[in-house]
Amino acid sequence: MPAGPDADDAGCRFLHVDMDAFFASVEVRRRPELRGKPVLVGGDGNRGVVTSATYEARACGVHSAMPMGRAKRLCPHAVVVPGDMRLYAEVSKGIMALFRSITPLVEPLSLDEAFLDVAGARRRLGGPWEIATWIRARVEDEQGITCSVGVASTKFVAKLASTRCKPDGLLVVPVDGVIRFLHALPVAALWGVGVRTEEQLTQLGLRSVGQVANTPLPTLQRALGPALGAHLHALSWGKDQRVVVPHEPEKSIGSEETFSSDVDDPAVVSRELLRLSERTAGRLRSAGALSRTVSIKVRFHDFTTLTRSRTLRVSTDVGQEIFEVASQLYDALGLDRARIRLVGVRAEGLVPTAEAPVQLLLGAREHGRRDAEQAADRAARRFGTGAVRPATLLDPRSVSTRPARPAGTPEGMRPGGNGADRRQ
DNA sequence: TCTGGGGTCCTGTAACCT
DNA sequence: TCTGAGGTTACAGGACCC
Repeated sequence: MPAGPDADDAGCRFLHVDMDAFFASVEVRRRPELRGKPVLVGGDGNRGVVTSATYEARACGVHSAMPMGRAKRLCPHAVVVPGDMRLYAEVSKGIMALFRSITPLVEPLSLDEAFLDVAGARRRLGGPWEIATWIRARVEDEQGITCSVGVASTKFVAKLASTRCKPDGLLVVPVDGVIRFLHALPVAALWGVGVRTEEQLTQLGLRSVGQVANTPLPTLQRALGPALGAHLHALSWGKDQRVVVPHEPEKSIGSEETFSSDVDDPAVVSRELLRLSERTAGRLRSAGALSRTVSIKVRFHDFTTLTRSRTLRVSTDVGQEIFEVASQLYDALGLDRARIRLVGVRAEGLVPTAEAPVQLLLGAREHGRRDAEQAADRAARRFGTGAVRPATLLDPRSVSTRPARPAGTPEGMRPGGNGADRRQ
């Protein structure tokens, strides 16, 4: 597949730009002595996983989402670095701003990747190949990290192309080369095929995208369900009508936390639910959204997971209200000293605060919990996260001595912190 | 080997309404 | 009044993505 200036990029309006080993590359940039070494970013506790690894570490067989313990066994000389989401978000902001200087049609998928529709930029900046080359040079100059770019006539193929040319690569898939490119790939390359679906396809004897393409649609739909079957069949023929959507509103906001060891004390679980409810509500308020449905997640020691949800009569962004529902949902499970590994709280059915109907309650106080929590938000912005919080969440040992976390530092991500103060 | 945390989407079931 | 069909919504679980 040609990738040079002679690549046929006519009709290739979509770019998928993906940073190479993003978190790890940012850490190497911050600490140049790590260059050329295997670096793992992620929680170093007994239950941490790798969130990013340099290519030197990947050479040992390490990949992201791998348990940190296993990664360290595979790569004993690797340097382990805790994540710093605030820094990554900052770098990401700069990169997305660079993309938006090319076209307003930028759709970020996460901190480290985005789709761009460059059809409108051709006259000003040249063809897709030229734009992709320019982006790669600018990202390296400005941010000191490398990225890979896929160029194609659909979003899906552009994404596959960037994956195939990693790291530090550029790949153009011309319109008339799409089928040849796709059909040679393994089924797992298809968007929507994970471990389970790959197993199901293997049972049907389907290992390549070409084989999926040549399987009758009804056969795929019987095996995988109507939606997934149709989706994979379309993708296998390069059919993808999706356009670049610059801003998709969030549909849910939530928080979850794995305990450092399993918990069977209801009081500890309740305190955690309160903390997660407060955190979720704070994020709702800063997003300017109210939630109509509250859901909780409970994962037991054997990894079985339950979810429960309830739809409210009136949408909310108040931590205490979310906590009350979360507690009721948890109590209704009727658990008797079950060994719990993780709890989570999620706010779903989001509506913009400005568009939500106001429920007037007879006898409601003029200044309610919402006002109190908004005041706490203002205090947090001024004095740091955690400056004001429910008394239940205060660690008695730290009431007078523990300094508040600096504003903006994500919990569990502060340098040197291990979250032990709120864990079992 | 032993599995984080943030999400989205799909499916099946049940309840409810017309 | 009863019954069934069909649509909508709520809920639970699972798969997947980064």
